[in-house]
Amino acid sequence: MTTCIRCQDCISSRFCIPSALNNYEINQLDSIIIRRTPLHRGQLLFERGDKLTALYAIRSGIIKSYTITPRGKEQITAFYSTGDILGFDAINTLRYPTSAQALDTSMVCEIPFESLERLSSKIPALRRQLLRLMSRHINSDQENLSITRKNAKTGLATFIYKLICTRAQRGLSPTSLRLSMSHTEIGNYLGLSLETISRLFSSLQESGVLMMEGRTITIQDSDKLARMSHNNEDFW
Amino acid sequence: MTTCIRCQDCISSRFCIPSALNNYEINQLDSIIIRRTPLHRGQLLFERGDKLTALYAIRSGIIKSYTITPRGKEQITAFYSTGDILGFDAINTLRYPTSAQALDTSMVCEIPFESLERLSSKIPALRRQLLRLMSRHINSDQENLSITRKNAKTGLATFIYKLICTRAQRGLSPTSLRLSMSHTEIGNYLGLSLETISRLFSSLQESGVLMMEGRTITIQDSDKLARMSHNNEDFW
DNA sequence: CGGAATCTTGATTAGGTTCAAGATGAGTGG
DNA sequence: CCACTCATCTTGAACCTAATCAAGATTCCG
Repeated sequence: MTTCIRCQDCISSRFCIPSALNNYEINQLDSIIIRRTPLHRGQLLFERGDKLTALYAIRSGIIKSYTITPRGKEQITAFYSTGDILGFDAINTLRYPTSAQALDTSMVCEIPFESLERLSSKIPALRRQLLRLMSRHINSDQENLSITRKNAKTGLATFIYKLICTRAQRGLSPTSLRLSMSHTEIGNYLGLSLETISRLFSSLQESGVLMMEGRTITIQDSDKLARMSHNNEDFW
Repeated sequence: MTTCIRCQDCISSRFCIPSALNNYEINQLDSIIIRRTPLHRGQLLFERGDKLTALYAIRSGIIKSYTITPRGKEQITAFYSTGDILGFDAINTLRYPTSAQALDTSMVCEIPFESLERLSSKIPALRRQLLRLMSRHINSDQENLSITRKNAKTGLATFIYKLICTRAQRGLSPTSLRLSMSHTEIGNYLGLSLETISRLFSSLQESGVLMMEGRTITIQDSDKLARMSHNNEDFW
């Protein structure tokens, strides 16, 4: 049963904590991890304000993390997928500062934080790896920040391009992709309105960069997409 | 000579790494730290692409970190001040992803990364503290992200309010503040043009929130400033 | 098949950028 | 100490991008 897969057999282990550990160490890590039953679309992994009990490694699926503004509006801070770790942002205050919700059926490994700390005191490579993964998290937050400073077109292009690149790294198709998030959610994340997202997708289709069928995207000109995401020029 | 101040005697130690350590542990930390001569306005602490050799703790002054876009434009990612640690974002790739430049005369403690890792293998509290500080860094990156999604007025109000709050925590005046950064730099950081920053400051003065004399700001109605930074309402 | 959610497209509006020109301020050398 | 210069800041006017408002179309799902 895939719910009980071990780190050794997990395809995403090479993007996850085990990537820096030897077999013996992976076994030890494996023994503290709790395999959860799949999360279904809409289910919460944790809520803002909950006490930090565990970090969560995503095996498959996609999770959004978000806060609610004083005005009651949802504010999406990140989309996490295979190999990503949730919960680093909770270590400071020992409470999760954001809520986490599955956008699709998702398999998640629960890594009890105390056990992890205990284990990391015995395994130098694990200590180093935790720092590395948190640093990577900071890197990607900074990249996200720079997306919001671009214009709308470039922002969406970057968003799609990064999704595609991540998938390619994971050995998935670099040309085809089913979005798990709505236009509302993409817009919320990028700081744009859902109408703008819709218009931009139309525009991307017209310019032959991609095709859409419902939420399924097929990339037709990934070079152009890459250039659009790196530049602010008028490619459209 | 203040250049050689020890952690024990450093006023900012309670916001810095030592805050979680006992005296014996602080001594050990102290022994690996290199006190540098002051950085002067405009001097670089490190440049994007340099190998990670050390983390840097800011004792006083202010440092901006930034990248250069493919278009050759500076992109400011953060302003660091007393108690902040620079370099966490370099642990992932072992190279600094941003450059760091002093905006004012700044005192900085250099913490060689290898020594720090070695020391942290012996001191559990130090391990925990490093995770905590990196987590705090992630928290503040996420707050910054949410600033950019606000409107310009709220964004600048939040920027000033946070500067003031940080100063208050450090025991400095909560009503008076000399900005070390230009309008161009503030605008760059907030994703706004320098003209907009200038207009917003004028507007803040007219509405009696603060007064400006050159780059020196005096807060006149900090409640209003706080409300403006938390809300999107029309307070102006 | 029906109802709700999501997406598309158009028209209008608003917030912030850009361009432009003058004012203020800080630093430098006589 | 003053005059000169360069950088920074201020303010106005025109423009532009993306938000908002509105109304249909499509898709999803029970």
